[in-house]
Amino acid sequence: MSPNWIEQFQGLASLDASIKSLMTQKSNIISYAKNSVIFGSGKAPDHFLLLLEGTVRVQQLSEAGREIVLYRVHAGQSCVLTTACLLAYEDYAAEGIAESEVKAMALPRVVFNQLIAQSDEFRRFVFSAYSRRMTDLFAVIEDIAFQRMDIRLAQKLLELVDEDAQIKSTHQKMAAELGSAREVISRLLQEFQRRNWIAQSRGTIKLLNRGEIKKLATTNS
Amino acid sequence: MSPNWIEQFQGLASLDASIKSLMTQKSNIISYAKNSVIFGSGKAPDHFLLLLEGTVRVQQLSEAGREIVLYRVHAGQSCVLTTACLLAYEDYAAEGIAESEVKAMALPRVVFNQLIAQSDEFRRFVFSAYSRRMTDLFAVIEDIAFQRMDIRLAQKLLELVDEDAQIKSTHQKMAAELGSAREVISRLLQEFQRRNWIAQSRGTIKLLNRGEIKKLATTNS
DNA sequence: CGCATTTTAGTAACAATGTCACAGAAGAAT
DNA sequence: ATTCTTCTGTGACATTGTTACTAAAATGCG
Repeated sequence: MSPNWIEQFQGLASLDASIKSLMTQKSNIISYAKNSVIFGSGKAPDHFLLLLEGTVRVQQLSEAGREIVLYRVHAGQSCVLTTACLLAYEDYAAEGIAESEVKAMALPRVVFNQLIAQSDEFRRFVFSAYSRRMTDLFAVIEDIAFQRMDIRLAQKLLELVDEDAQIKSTHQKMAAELGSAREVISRLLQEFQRRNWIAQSRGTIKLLNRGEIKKLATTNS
Repeated sequence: MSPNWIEQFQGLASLDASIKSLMTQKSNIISYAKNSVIFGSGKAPDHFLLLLEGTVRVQQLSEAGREIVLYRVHAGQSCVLTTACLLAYEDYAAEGIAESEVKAMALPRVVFNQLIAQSDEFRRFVFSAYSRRMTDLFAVIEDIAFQRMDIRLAQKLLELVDEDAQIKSTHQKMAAELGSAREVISRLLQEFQRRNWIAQSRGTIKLLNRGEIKKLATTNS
């Protein structure tokens, strides 16, 4: 890894050169295969993770086997839940899954502590990351509690759509994104299809009228 | 305040004497009147708060004016959201309300930073507090998304009941606790009443059969 | 005190979402 | 081609949320 990977991270770029070199020297790259579990269900890495490539999906599992996606960690962001595991020795109901091949810089706990102690800047970076995730969780709570499902689904479609205007996902997975039931999602997607907003085929949803979907997604918010 | 207020806080008791004296000297007591807003809607205190007496209710407001209670900060705990405001300069959709007369030790930002830098112990205390709240939020999300309302209501009744087996709250406030609607709560409470689990009068709910309520509250969990 | 006002609770009809129990269709595997 | 698995569609029904009211209980005031 080139030593200037740090520059990718907003909030770390302005660190002292000495701090930067400490980070670069004491860290190493970890790779995770697609769909591998990065933390959760007992296992937690003992490093502070800074994501270089790929995406980590953080999701909650209920005992009944239902799921809901909490947020995603993208390249250039840190994974605060691993930090939490690292420092607080708590275990979580949440788990982190590599959504694609993931590469991350891993800082050993000792180095992490050293940085926190030495650098005001690094400290701010870490706390900001925490705050950001808290905010994400607040948004999730507000959505689940108060937002209509058709609006949430429209938002999710826009969030997950790829460059070909498609979403490669089953109804079941979309339901897990929103913490809903498959039948509910099928019903709503069928209504969207009836309005010619989308076209469906097994495992993929194609957006035909992004304008109308966006209009629904932004009603009352 | 006697200088050994620190001992109230699990996780701070084992700090070095020098650190403790720093804390005691540089902090001062802040009081909040019942129902005053401690943070939220633009205002944030510029101090790290350690609660000595009283309870702070942290809740989320939606634009539509609906509410949901996220968690409560009790005496002996710290208020991490103010920390977050302090360090990350983000503003939140959440707000903290003094549920009773509240007394707290307030550490100025500079001292907070100093402590984080100097003390491994203090650092762990702060990160633990963050983790704890994250866990609380996960629990809230799981409840809202997957749990039946009658079960959640039963749990809430047991959580809020006082030493006289009563809850002093209106249906509206109970609905806000659970992020539901007043009518829904009225309906459920009426059913509980029909089963002789509770007695109701304007503004108070009395628990008559805690056993059955607990049985419901612990179904499938 | 009696009367108006405000707050709290009850009700019914309906809409939205979740659950259950299936059936059928599309791919995958053999 | 046939079986098997996964994905989607469907209808009936239960739960929760919404709307639009009414009624009852506390509060305040002349």
